[in-house]
Amino acid sequence: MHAYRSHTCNDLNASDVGQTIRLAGWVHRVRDHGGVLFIDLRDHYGMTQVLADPDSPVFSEVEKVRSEWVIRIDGEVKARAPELVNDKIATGEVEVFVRDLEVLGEAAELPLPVFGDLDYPEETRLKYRFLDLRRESLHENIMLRSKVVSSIRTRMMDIGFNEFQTPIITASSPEGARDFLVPSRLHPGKFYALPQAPQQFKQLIMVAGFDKYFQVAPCFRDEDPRADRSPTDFYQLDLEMSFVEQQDVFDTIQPVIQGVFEEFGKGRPVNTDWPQISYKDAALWYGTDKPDLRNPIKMQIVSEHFKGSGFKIFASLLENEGTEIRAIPAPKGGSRAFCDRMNSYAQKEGLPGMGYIFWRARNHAEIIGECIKNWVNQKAVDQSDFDVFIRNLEQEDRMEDVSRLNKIRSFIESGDALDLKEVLRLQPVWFPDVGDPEAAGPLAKNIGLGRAEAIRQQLGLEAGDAAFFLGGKPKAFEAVAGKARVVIGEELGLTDKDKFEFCWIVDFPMYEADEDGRIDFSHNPFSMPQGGMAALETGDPESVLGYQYDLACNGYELVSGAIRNHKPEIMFKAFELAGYGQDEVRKRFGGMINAFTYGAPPHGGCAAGIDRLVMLLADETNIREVIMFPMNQRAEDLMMGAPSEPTNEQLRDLHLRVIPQED
RNA sequence: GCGGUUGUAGCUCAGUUGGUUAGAGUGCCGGCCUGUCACGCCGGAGGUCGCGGGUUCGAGCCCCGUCAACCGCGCCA
Repeated sequence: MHAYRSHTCNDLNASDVGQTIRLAGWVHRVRDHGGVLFIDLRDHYGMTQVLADPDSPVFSEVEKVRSEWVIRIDGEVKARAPELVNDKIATGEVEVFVRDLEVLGEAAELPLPVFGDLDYPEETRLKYRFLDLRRESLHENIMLRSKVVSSIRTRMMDIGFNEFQTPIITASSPEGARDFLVPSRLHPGKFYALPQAPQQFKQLIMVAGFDKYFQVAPCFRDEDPRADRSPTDFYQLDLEMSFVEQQDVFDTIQPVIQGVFEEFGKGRPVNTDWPQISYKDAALWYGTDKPDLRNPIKMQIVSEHFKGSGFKIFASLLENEGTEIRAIPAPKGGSRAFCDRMNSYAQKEGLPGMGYIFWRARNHAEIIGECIKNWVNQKAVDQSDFDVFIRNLEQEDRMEDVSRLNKIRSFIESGDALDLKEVLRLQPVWFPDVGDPEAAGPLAKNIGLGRAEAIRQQLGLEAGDAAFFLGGKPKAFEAVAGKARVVIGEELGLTDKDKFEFCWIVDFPMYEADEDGRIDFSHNPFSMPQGGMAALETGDPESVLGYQYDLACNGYELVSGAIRNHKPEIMFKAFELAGYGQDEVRKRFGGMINAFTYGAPPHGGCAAGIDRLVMLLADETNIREVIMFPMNQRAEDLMMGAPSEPTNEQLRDLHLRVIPQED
């Protein structure tokens, strides 16, 4: 028999009853009943209940084992009585009676429990990551990741891509983030850099004629982390193709991503028609370039309704250049409490506040009741109210309600007090919600009901709905508006969490101006400008769009890519507009530009964030839940003790001296 | 670098208006228990309330400072 096991802890079932077998694994849980003792034995594959009683030759040793010890047992597979079957585990039909025990590894008292699914501090989890990884949820996330990566590789190779490895210790490629530098021992004072992405290498692979490249590639960036962004290093599905246009890249990558989400999304629906939304529209409609389309809310420009209106703040704001008023429609948000809550949310986010209008039904039941009471009190009754209601109900073809209303009217006319009592009792039941939307809230009063009604019609809202308004220069409030849209969608239950909604964001601007008016690349400087050289020569860099695109899913940026600029003369011009001379471009990107002078094919590609992709599939909101050994918020590895101080000898070899920190 | 939240037993958390000896669950240790699968019952150990200072007769609670973790901003083509 094998030294450690004949089966895994997930193998045994009724067909094995009577066999003598050998299992090894971790002691998940001990239940000691004195005369009989149960152990849930766990390994990577599953769980098996083993037991011992005083008939077992090793009973006294079994009594000594504790949680998370690693043991090997020999025993006999026994069937469980029908009422004792545990259908929560695959081996629940059987149990193993222990006849021999070997302790392979004792465990000290645990700093955190493996059993159970309680939360515990991330600091502890990271320091004892090997224990955390034993836990079911994290173990499953990591296995999911492995399967996803494997599926991605298969899918890419099936459509003709080849995986190549590119250097890790390489040259600095100053294209965005801060580099991780590696000092050179052989070249005093010089440094390698870890790649922020295999960007230039993959373009060189295209120049070398390999046509279709991909790589599950580690990328290194020395930037601060976020919940959805790992510090130091992360993985991308990096790909590049020759002789393609933007749509070709979309048509290639969509089946891969969609397929992976359908395969591993646990049945959550995946949209198959991925809309292409311009960067400009995304900013207007969603306030972000990574919109969550599960949320149906779409913002709109409503400036016209506020020009010259009685709402002075917006009216005078609109007299300034480049300002506008945008509305966030909030279906079902029509309560003052909700509106006030959202308003204070906006204030917390640093805005002066969000004006709002909410529409409530002018409740006919109330009004009819009032009519009747007036009549009873011998006051005048406005019969025209009835005529309006009856006309509305006729239009909606609610003839039963019309006859009820006519009945009420005839009661009032005949003046029978007994019948009227009955009417008073019945009319709230008959007409609980009949009414027209009526704008309410301070803002509505300021601009008047006519303008409020025009806004309601533009936004397509009804009674019970609300809308929020933000004004000023779009850049100043767009991001907060986008966040408010998310919060509103969630609070009102408009966002269906149980699906994946993908969309392409296209037509990113090549350049943007900073506060001082200096023009710089807004995204990837290697992208081909739409319109080529001619577009760069119009003298209006900020209007130039790039063949540059992102794929957003559920509010996360999953993929980013571009059709590359493979023509040296256009590249020099593109860099010139951003203020970089030819010499500097040659110095920084010489390797690649030089290659482009020896026959470069048109090419393009993209990169998909693997960690983020698995995070979405695993339904996690923190990227550390899908990374085996992640860093903490300060880019430290508490388990391995990184970063750490080098020895003097190492420093000497590298020709480095550490300057003491001043405080 | 900045802002927010949090910090009480190994772990998860409660702790009222500032008032006697700081509690619960879980885990750990000991005892009992032959059908549990979150086993049960009894007992025990375990705390400088993140740290430092202040106010007060009295501080886990109030004030100031500081440290740490997380979340966000900056940053991340």
